[in-house]
Amino acid sequence: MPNEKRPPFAENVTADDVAIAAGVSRWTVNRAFRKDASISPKSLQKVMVAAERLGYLPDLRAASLASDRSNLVALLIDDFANPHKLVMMERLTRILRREGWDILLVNTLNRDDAGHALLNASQRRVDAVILIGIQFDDDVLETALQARRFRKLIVFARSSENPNTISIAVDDVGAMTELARYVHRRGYRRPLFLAGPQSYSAHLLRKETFLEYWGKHFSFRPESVTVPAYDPALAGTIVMETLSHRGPSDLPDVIVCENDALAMGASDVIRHKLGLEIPKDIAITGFDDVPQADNPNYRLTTYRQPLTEMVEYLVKVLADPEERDLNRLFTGRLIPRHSA
Amino acid sequence: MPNEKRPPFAENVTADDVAIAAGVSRWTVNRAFRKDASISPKSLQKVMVAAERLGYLPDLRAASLASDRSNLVALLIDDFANPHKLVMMERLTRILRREGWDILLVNTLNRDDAGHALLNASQRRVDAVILIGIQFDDDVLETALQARRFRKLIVFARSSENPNTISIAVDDVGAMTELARYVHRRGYRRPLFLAGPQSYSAHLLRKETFLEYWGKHFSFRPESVTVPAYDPALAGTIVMETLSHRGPSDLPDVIVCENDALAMGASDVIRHKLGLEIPKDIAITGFDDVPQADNPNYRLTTYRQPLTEMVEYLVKVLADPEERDLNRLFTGRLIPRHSA
DNA sequence: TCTACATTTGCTCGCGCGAGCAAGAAAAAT
DNA sequence: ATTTTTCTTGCTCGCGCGAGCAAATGTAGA
Repeated sequence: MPNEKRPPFAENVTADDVAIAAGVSRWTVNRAFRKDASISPKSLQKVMVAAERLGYLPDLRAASLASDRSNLVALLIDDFANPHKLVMMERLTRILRREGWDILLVNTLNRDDAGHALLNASQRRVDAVILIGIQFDDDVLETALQARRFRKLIVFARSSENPNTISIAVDDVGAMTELARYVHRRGYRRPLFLAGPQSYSAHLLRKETFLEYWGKHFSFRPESVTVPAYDPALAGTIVMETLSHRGPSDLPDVIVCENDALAMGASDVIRHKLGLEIPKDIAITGFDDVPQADNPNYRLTTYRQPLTEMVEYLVKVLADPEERDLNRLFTGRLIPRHSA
Repeated sequence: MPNEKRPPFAENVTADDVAIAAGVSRWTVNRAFRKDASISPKSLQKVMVAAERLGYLPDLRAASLASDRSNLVALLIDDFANPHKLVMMERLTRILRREGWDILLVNTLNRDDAGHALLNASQRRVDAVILIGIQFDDDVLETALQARRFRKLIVFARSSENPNTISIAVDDVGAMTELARYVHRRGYRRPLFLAGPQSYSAHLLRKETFLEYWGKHFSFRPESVTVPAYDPALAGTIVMETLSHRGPSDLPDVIVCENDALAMGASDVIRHKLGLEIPKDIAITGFDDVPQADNPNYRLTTYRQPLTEMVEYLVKVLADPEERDLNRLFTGRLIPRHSA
């Protein structure tokens, strides 16, 4: 072998180059980089030394093309105003990467765009699509499933009744029942439910659970208000519109919110615009336990989803070759803080 | 042509299938999906009709492999505690997608992991890598550039003096000078600078600019404190440690923060733990203008980076074939609010 | 109508790797 | 030592597409 001195990390080093340098065949080189392949320790060593020296790394596009597994998942997200998304992304990216999955991030602009986003992802032949968002109603899921170029469609952090999707979510009924019971026991009697956009039926789960609980125990259905986006500022505006013209006796004594984003928006206007005190004048509960919920401005009583556990389950789902029912609901934990 | 009735969106429809259905060659089919290719309107029409019927979409892995352009960029992010990241991601994902770029999202866990993350991305043969984070010091950039399997290394929202990277950032010196002048003119005289982790020299720019401005006008160098992460809670802790044992006359009259995340953390402890009023007792300024800066709890005087403009420039950089100096600094806008 | 030129189409070859098989080497059993 | 079994290696072929050229088709001018 001549004492060739090529620069380290030259452009476009291919398995053939490494094969020549290591004195083995091209296939042995590729095998060295696959953990399932059978290769002798000696060849592995030789290949790795040569690869290191030449700066070789397998081309995952080619590997994917040849094997029809991309180790890529698409992450479709549509709601960047909700701080909870940042938490979910952090958890997902960290754990999926640890397990060898790469993530294609797609910002789904709006409901009509969801289909395009899906097709977009399918052109990269992703192995799975993870949906985190609010605009993925049944129609969207249906078109998504028709363009089946990916094996799995996972709806994360939302329950879905579509039989062809895998839903990994918190048990909304259980969670909201726990919250309702908490609010009940703390002595609140005039609740207002603040709901998010109700684009499909699963979104109604928290609201319905709460209203039914209350109906059962007090034989009246509490008032509820809908915010057309999970946007704190917008939630504030809506709450303001709803409450600003009421006398003190007409005000709710607790606002139960579908999530923390809404709760924080409500909290802001209650304190700063209506000049009321939380929880003395009006109490507030949220859902998700975003980092800001613990902030001294909010001290939000909320419900924490077991995100890590859910993502750990997600990676199992991704690895699962079988076609069976993989839906799963998780139980989280009520986090009592100052706001209620 | 037989009246074959295959199900729409069958699995693995390839260009050959469409070619047969449309009565053209395989290459004409692929050409129909490339906007630069020359193809007659008639064939285009035929191909598109057949493709639509069969549910065909080109395989971007194969296209990438054959053309050596992936239309993929890797987005390396390391700091999910800062809400500004969410804003940047929203802007980047939206605009890049509009321009036909897909995004590989990589969570860079820590400084040592940055190299791995880079190699990870390079295995997908991304066309460019965008770095948004704090842990990308010169060493990391250097190793990144050695493993040059991507054409461009873009440091976004941070200036970088590395000659081989493209830096798209706000003009920190100009911005901080404007902020310093504002603080100066508003009559504050005992500033404290709250800095983030100083992993490499560009991070010192805002701090140094402020301290020098003050030194020039008042011939003393203001006090400064360092927070080891851009984490609001941690910033609060550090501010608390620094100020809690001081008498009123020893307190700063303004805290100038390197960014909003730090400013919000500082604001929280000043109001809720020290029981002081903002801006009466202590004023605060931030940097970035995150959505929460406008929140009634903060009303933060801050500096808004022209993010959209910066991302629009980024897409131009991505499309630019030339090898020339593409670094650019942008000028933002001071947003005066209540906090200072 | 014929030539000159532009546009469109088809084709060969290769991008870098993996599946799966056959040949070869090594280990275990007889 | 010989046979059997197991492990390792090399190989053919194909994944789906694009570069770039050659052939075919179309268009304009004389």
